[in-house]
Amino acid sequence: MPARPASTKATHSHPNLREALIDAGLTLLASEGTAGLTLRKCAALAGVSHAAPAHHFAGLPGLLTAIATRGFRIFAQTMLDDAATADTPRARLYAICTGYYRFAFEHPALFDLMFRQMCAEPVTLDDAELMQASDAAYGVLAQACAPFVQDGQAAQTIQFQVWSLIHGYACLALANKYAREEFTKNLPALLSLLDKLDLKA
Amino acid sequence: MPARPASTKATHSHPNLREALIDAGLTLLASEGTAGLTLRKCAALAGVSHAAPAHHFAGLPGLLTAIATRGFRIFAQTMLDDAATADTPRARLYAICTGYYRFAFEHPALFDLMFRQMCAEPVTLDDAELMQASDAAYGVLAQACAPFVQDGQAAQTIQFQVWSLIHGYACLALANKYAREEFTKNLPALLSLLDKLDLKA
DNA sequence: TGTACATCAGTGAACGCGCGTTCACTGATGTAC
DNA sequence: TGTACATCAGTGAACGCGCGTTCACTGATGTAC
Repeated sequence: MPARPASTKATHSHPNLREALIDAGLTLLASEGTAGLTLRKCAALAGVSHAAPAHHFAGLPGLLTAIATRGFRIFAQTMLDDAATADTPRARLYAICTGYYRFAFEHPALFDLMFRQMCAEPVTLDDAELMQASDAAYGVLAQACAPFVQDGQAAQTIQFQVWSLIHGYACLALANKYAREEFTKNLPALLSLLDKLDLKA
Repeated sequence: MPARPASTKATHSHPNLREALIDAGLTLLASEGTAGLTLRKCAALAGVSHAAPAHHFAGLPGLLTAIATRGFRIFAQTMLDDAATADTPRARLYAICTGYYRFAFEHPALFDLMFRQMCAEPVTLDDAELMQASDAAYGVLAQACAPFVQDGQAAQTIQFQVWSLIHGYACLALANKYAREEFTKNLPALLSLLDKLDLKA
């Protein structure tokens, strides 16, 4: 029994406008970059009036926060996907880093939004959902580092070494937009530094 | 013979307005962040009308390019300053990285501007002066890496490993603005990864 | 030494733009009876 | 099964804002004669 006959004229209420606005935001980020992401454009792309988003988000920061949250979930999944077939701790660490880079490469503006609460902070930093999604993504990386933590060594040290290495490479690749292919090609050379990490005995 | 008596009423022309506008831009970046940097505010801070910058820069991108260029010069000098007293190749490499981090920490919004030609590109990428200043800064880092390049190994590999490591750490520190002190404290732990690089025989 | 003139950096008023936000409204939906 | 009503997501017009840019202007400077 179809709950809503297809012939019925479009309902006034939008089905799940909140998610549709986030989708629109992701599309805008991909097509126009960070500067092209505004409440009005998201509303237009979702097919609603420009005042509609106010009913779902606390202004632009609220929308950006929701988009960043979604971004971190995609990010974690991208790393997990690449690591799915890895059968050794070292292969897994490589795969996680490859996924990290791949995400940045495939979603440059989203990556930028997620990590540039830097100076300007358009995103609500203490949002619970955002923190949870961000922590989960970090957990994926941390877990891949675990087998390389030596007895008596702080786990955070290796996590930050690996994280900084791949994050920096991704940032530099995005900053040099005309040399990105070169960066992609040289990713294995970069990661060869990880060969110097010893597996825990 | 003083060319311009001090008692003379202020001249119509501003002495070196171009540099004054760049100075104003640096001040604005430091006080208000990237979003606070506009032509109008720079002009106001330099004490001229908001239409004045048009005589010195090709619009906002031109001003941003000039500011980024100045930024890369300060950046290179910061690294050189920290490395001045290093007396071994390894100490020098550490010092260059420390200077790299220190610059990012002391000029977060400027660092952001310099490296985020990323997705949005407010800066003129092919400006000759900018390229020269940027290349010079990279040269400082590359030179510090040189003693660690093994025979038959591409110099670029180690350069990118070191560059990515410290750049990523700096970016992450800036992105987590409420944990920056923690990042600063843990910088030596991060750099301990460089101990695994062997000096060229 | 003086006069006329060209140059050009800086002025200030005005323009159009897209932005986020506000607000009275409308109309579809769900619920109480 | 019907009717009345409350709710509330989305509307669309209007607002003020700061932005970059344009443009006729002004007035100090330097130069030609």
